[in-house]
Amino acid sequence: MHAFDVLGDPVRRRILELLNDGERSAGELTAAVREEFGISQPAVSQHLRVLRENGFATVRPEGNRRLYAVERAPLGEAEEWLGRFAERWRPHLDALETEIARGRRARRRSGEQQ
Amino acid sequence: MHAFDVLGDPVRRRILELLNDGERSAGELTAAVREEFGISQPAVSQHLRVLRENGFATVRPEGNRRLYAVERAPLGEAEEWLGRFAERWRPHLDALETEIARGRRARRRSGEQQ
DNA sequence: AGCTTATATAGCTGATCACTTATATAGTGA
DNA sequence: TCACTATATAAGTGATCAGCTATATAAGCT
Repeated sequence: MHAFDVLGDPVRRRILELLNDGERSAGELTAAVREEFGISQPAVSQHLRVLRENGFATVRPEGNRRLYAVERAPLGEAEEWLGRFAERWRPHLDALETEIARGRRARRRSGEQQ
Repeated sequence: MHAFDVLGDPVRRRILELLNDGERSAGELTAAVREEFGISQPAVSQHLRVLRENGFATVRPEGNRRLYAVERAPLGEAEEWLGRFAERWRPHLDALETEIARGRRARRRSGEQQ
C-alpha cells in the first residue's frame, strides 16, 4: 500500500495527528476518533492495523493496553515526493541556504559571537 | 476531495511528475501513461479532470490541444500537513529560520548592504 | 477459575471509484 | 461543408475498501 493511500483516509490522518503529540493507547485513540467520526471500535482498530502494517505506527504492549507511537520514516518519504515540487512553489527554501551562508559571512566579518 | 485522496492514485501521481518538467498536452500525457499503466485514453482524461477540479492542474487551450500545467498550491498544503511531523524527523529545518534571523541581525549591525 | 476490561479479527455489506466502450464536442485543413 | 485529429463526457461494471455486528484473544482482578 502506497504512503498516499494510507494518508488518503481522514480517520488515519487524525490518528497520526493525535500520535504526533506522543504515545496513545488504542483506547484513547478510539475514544477521540469515535467522538469525531462516529465510527465503531473495530473500525478504529482496523485503521490502526493499516497504520501498523504500512509502517506508519508502532505498538508496544503495556499491561492490558497497547500503546501506539507514530513512525516518521514513511511520512518523510511522502514529504520527499512532494519536495520534488517544492523547489518551485517555495523558492525561498532554496534561498535559505544562501541566507545561511551570507549570515555566516556577515557574522565572521562583524565578529559577532553566539 | 482531500489532497491526499487525489494523490492516492498512482496514475495521478505520475501525471503530476510529468507536469513537473513543464507543460504537457493531454495527448502527450495520455501516451506516457498508457505506456506505463496500460489504460485507455478516457481513463487518463478522467484523471486529468480530477486534477483540474481539485486545483492540482490548470489547462490552457492551444489550437487543437489542451496544455496542462501543474498547480503547486494544493501540493503545498499537503506538504504543510506533513510538515507538522517534519519538525521531529528534520529538526534542522527549524534551525534554518533561526539562522536567517541571526544572519539579518548580523548584517544590520555590520552595515552590510544588498 | 471466573469476570471484566482492552483490543483485535472474522465475515458480511454498501458505497465509492477507476476502468471500459461508445459517443459527443471542438478545432484544423482540404 | 466534410473528414480528421484531439480531447472530453456518458453510462455501465467490477473491485476495493471502510464500515458494521459478532466474536476471539489476552491481561488484570477477585
